[in-house]
Amino acid sequence: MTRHLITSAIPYINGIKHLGNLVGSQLPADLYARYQRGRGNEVMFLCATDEHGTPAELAAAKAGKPVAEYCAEMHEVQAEIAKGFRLSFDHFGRSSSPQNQALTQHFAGRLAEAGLIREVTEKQVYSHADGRFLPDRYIEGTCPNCGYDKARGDQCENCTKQLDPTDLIEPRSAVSGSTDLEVRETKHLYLRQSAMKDELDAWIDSKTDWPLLTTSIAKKWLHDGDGLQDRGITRDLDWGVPVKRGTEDWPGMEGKVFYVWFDAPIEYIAAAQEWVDAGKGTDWERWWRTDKGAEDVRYTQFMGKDNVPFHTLSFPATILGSGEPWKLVDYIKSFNYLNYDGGQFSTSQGRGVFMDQALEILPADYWRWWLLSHAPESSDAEFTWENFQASVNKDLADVLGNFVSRVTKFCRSKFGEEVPTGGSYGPREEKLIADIETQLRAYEGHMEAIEVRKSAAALRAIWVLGNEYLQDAAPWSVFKEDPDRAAAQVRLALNLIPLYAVLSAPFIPDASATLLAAMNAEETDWPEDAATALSALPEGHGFTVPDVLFAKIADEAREDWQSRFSGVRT
RNA sequence: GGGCCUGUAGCUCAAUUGGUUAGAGCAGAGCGCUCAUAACGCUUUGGUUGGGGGUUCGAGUCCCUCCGGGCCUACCA
Repeated sequence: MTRHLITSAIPYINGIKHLGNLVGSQLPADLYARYQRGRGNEVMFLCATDEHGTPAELAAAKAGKPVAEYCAEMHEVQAEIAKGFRLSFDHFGRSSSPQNQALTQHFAGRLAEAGLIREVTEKQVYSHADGRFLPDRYIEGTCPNCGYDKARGDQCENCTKQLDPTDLIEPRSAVSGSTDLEVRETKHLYLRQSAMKDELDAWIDSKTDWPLLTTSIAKKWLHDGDGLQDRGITRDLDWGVPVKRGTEDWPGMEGKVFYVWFDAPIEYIAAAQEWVDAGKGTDWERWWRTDKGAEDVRYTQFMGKDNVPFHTLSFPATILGSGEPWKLVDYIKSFNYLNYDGGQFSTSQGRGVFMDQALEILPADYWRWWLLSHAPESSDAEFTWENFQASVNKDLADVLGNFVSRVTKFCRSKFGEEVPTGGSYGPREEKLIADIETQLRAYEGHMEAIEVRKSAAALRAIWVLGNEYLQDAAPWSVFKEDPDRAAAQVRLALNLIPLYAVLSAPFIPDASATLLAAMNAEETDWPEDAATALSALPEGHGFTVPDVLFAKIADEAREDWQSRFSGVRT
């Protein structure tokens, strides 16, 4: 039995995430976690909210709440929505937890001892009216290059020129609009990633089976220009992990916090501690410390492509630089973006379908199936309502749902609500069993490789086998001449249902549970082989005809949603 | 500007990494079935693989060039 540590990129606390965020990390991570659990492997699936940083402070201020209170509330909101999508986290933590605070400070202390931290004095823009330092992009002004009057301090969105805040003409705070700004000197800590460049480079080189998207982004950062640059890991903010060197104060760093991208990945580890402290387990180190049982753990991370540099470089630099035996990631699965009807999903602009809205419209399984079967693996993908309606109706309602209906209802009308007795299998039945066996192995292969789209296609192909068999066997005709033979055919077809339920559970867990309950299935383990699995329901076994598994999406409903979600969320 | 990814049937995607005649699903057409959520099955029409040039016995795959789409570019996270 393999032990699988699985983490999803932690969603930022600032608001409810859209479907693009979901499909880029949490949902495929959940698919993989459910699959590995299904295979009987031990799984630790962790996620959390990423709570620090300037946007959280500003969102809280806008909501008129203290930032800690805002984050606590939003964490609960996100946790509830995650449950709604059946995201099966073993723990859904918070990067603001005391565990993460201590662990982040610990790592900083270890890195300092290893000589991998240096202090840098730099100039930052301070806003008197806001009472805070402003990140470059929170400063607006007129672009010196093109004259655009809403250029940001990091880049002009109009002419795309890279800028420094001091380049701006008539700079003002993007938060308050105040022009009472001042350039001040401030001291920050930098992680000396450049000193670890060769080590990281060799490590990335060794990962020949990683997605091209993952390694090409890592390579770009390693070799672009002067190579991997040191990264500032502290900020002049109030909300965050206070800068400390282990448990000691850090002279000169008073009032500063660690940069969110330093503490956020560390939360992956802290979440396991939170898991223990929440009473869900007793030993987190066997997942994270290679000297305490984690050397045989396989660690897989899921994320959108924007997160790749931090997971391939900064976080490994933190882990390796500590000199301690922490578990390093084995496989990084990264995703492209999901677009919405011709444009981008956008949290800040409120464009697209958000997780809470999606669940108000349809059950989680509909979304899970469409999103996973269209996961943006090789390139950006696009959500359209037409495609969503067509895919869901065809795959879930027609191919799977209708199969269950036709089998159970036919059985009920001819044999009653129990698995019919008598008859025996012939060549046609043996062929079906062999075909299922072949397709099952293909499905497993794609799931092991985390080929999400291919896995969905393979699963669908297994569903189709049931319809092909029924059409070919035609028990409704056979019944008239040879009821025993029809009984055997129906018995086999009925046995496909619990098998489908088990195999489909990673994609559509609710429908899977419904099917198992309707069939009174006791055997819910992953099938060892098709023949055994397809004899799980014995002759005379009672079942009930389930309600329509997936109602179809009508054209009127689709048109209604199409117009309802055409604007921006207010 | 630089780097990376991408362009294959009307639509969404494959193609064992250079190897027979480029394959699936959806949509379309025809036939069959009547158990079923007007569902299912079979057959079938669609492609000069964005354009052009090159390497090779052989190119969707490698090289050059042009065109389109996207992402990243280190202080948003």
